[in-house]
Amino acid sequence: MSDQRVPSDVSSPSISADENEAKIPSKQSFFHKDLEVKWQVYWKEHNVNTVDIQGATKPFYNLMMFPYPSAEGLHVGNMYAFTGSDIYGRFMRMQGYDVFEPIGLDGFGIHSENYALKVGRHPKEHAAISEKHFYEQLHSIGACFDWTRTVETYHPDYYRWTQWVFVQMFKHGLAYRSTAAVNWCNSCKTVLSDEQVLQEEHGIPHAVCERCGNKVEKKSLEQWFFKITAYAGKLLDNIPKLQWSEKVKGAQEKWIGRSEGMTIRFGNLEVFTTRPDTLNAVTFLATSELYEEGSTEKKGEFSGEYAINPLDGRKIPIWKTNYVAPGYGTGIIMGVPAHDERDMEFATKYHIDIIKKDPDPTLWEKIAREGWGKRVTKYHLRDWTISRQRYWGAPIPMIYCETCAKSGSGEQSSMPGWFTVPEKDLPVVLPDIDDYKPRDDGVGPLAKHKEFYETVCPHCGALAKRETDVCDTFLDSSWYYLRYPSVGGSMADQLPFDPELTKKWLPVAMYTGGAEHSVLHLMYSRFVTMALHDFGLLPFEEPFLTFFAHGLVIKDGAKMSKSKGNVVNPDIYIDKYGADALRMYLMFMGPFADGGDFRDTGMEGMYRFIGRIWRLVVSSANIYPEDTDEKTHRQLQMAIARATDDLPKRRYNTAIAGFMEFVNVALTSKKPLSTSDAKDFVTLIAPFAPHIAEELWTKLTTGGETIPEGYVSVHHQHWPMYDKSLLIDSSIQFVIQVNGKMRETISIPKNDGDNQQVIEELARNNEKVKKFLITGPKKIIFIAGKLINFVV
RNA sequence: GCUGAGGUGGCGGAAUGGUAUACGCGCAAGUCUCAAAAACUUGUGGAGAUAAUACUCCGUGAGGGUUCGAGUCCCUCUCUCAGCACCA
Repeated sequence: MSDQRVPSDVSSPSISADENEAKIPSKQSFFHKDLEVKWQVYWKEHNVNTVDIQGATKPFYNLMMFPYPSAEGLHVGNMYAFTGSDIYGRFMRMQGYDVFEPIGLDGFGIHSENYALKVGRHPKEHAAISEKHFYEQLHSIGACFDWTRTVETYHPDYYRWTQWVFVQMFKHGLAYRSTAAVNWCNSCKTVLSDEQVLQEEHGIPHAVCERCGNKVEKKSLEQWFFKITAYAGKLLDNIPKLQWSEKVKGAQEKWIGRSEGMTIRFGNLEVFTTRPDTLNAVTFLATSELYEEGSTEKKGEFSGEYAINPLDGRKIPIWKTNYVAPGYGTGIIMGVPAHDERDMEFATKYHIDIIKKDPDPTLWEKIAREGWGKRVTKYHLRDWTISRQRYWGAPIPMIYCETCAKSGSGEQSSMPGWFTVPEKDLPVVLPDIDDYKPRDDGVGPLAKHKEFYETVCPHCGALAKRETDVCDTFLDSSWYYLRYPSVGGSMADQLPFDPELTKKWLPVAMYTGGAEHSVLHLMYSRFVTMALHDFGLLPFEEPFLTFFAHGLVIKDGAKMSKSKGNVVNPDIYIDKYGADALRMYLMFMGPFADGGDFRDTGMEGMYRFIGRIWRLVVSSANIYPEDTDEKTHRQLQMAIARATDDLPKRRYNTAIAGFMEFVNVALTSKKPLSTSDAKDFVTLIAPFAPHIAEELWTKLTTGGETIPEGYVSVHHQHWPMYDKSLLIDSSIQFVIQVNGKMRETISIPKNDGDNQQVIEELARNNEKVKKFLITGPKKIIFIAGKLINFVV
């Protein structure tokens, strides 16, 4: 490829097939694998993607949700997400920002453990294998990750600080123990949080485990909880300040679920209602004694007792029902058939009175004044169950001392006997054990290991017992973004996050991830950040200023699933077509926010396009740098303008379409690209196709086969500027409409675009238009530079 | 049921209220070749009509409306996808 000649006609292949085949071991005129290996090694060795974490002047923290290794490797959906995030980071870097784009693995927790159990490996062994494979894959897509600062949640130097977070929560009264009816998955043999229980099947509520799909039962167990409900109001009130999509914000609002209402006493029973204004139409009270989850039919029985309506002294029958949810409000409601469909359905079925009276808004005030009830704010949000009766997680760093419990002493007065593990003793290391499989007796595997749980009380020195449950994975991932900037720093061993670096880099400027985490990870992270802020440990309340939810990749119109056998393994495509082609194709499928449909034929098309880019630029390298083609140059300006506009909005698909239009025009031109145009174009595609862009950049800037000392990567170039004046052609296609219908376009000089007289004259005399203007126009609409519309 | 996003060629998808279907895939014909593949070139919404790539009409889920002009704005309906659901 070193002795390039000027092709007499660029539109025909510039390299003959024979020459091509003799030199290149692939059907493409370059070998993508060689390029990828070459540049990935170069970038790593020359720290091209490592940011100066201390000295950066324009920090930009670009983060993609880290993956959890719950399978053999990453699937194409992960690649999609990482590529979309990476293009944004690269674009911001080319805008002059110091972009920090870290990566890690959320390898602790049920997801990974279940997979390890399934394939019959010890979770720890599986973690080592998956770490290697996942990181290889993450390298292979050529993202600009800073590989000097990774986080793996299962390494003691990370989970030490996860435990530290737990300790802070306890010290500030936000962690407590409670016996509660919790969600229990009998297949995973553990407790699940409300957020990890899915409601499945059309219309029929059916509680199933998020991970294994097994039916979830209610079980009474003593658990550790985080008091996230203490932050319900703040979590809700901050939502309008977030630059997140309405969809995700709406999901959180709904999940927190604030309702303003009143509790009203009917004798010794108390109800909760959001409609105290309908107190005048109450005809029965309904309790939750017969509650059945998932029942579609309303059932109940009369208790034989009555209550008195404080408003009018009427006797109100009390019914036991199956449709009132316990655990929300007071578990008792006032039945108002006239104003509530469900109450109406129930009242009709059991022939209960129906009083039709208009709601009376003054009742809010009256009820409070008379002392019948009081205003309350309720939230749907429940406290976060942290305990997991499993092996593969961070041990909860708590110690229970029987001696102290008896004497009533404890770190928190409300919880005698309980003490946090002293910070100097962290981490509580997860021991290597063989009987790591989950048990069905409500305790975790660690509860069978004396050598683990036997310890001494930090308070009185007596023999004490460690907590043997481990933390929910979502605790691991609720603070990881705080850790990245500090990894490998001088304070990494002393603090979870360096205050100076935290101030410099956080909150995260751009967070990208799946919308499925709307109420899970994103809510927990906000809560933990808020709590740490209130403990005086963070200068901000919200962890992610901007969150962008990417779409889902489907395959040939159907959701990818193992049972259908249509899961796309990205490795095969990277091997066959190259990382650049895969990146470009994934981004071309549709808007990044919407996801796309993966098709092999589309992949082929992108592979061809990469080849066209190569031919175009290589045939132009270092020849006639002054030579250019007006039309091509103009098309390039349009492509730059479009991409500059599309990238911040993540409309990568249309940006790529612009590149294609440019290449199409450039390849039909008789002249090669000028060197400066070629450089602009290569810079433009660099965020999308980093390897080939770098290779082409060396050809354009050094001309040689070796990379010279002091070489500046294409990825450190500034995003190209464009000439606005060239976006408009010297002539414009002016549209002539009759009654709003397009009848003709005429080409006129740009300068005449706003001259109505000239255009009207041309239009009236146009043969095609004339015949529609037999009756003179009643009205003429003229839009300068665009169109003229005759209304007849 | 509630909330949110949608419905555009054979397919994925483009269109600040102003030329609907950019770009890509697929398909067809052609160039090259002994041949094939690859690559390249041209064509490609539907119906009608024609010697003609002249021309006419219809077309963005359905029906109304606003407007000189609607895929885009408003109303009614319908279907799809995602999330949430006896939360009183």
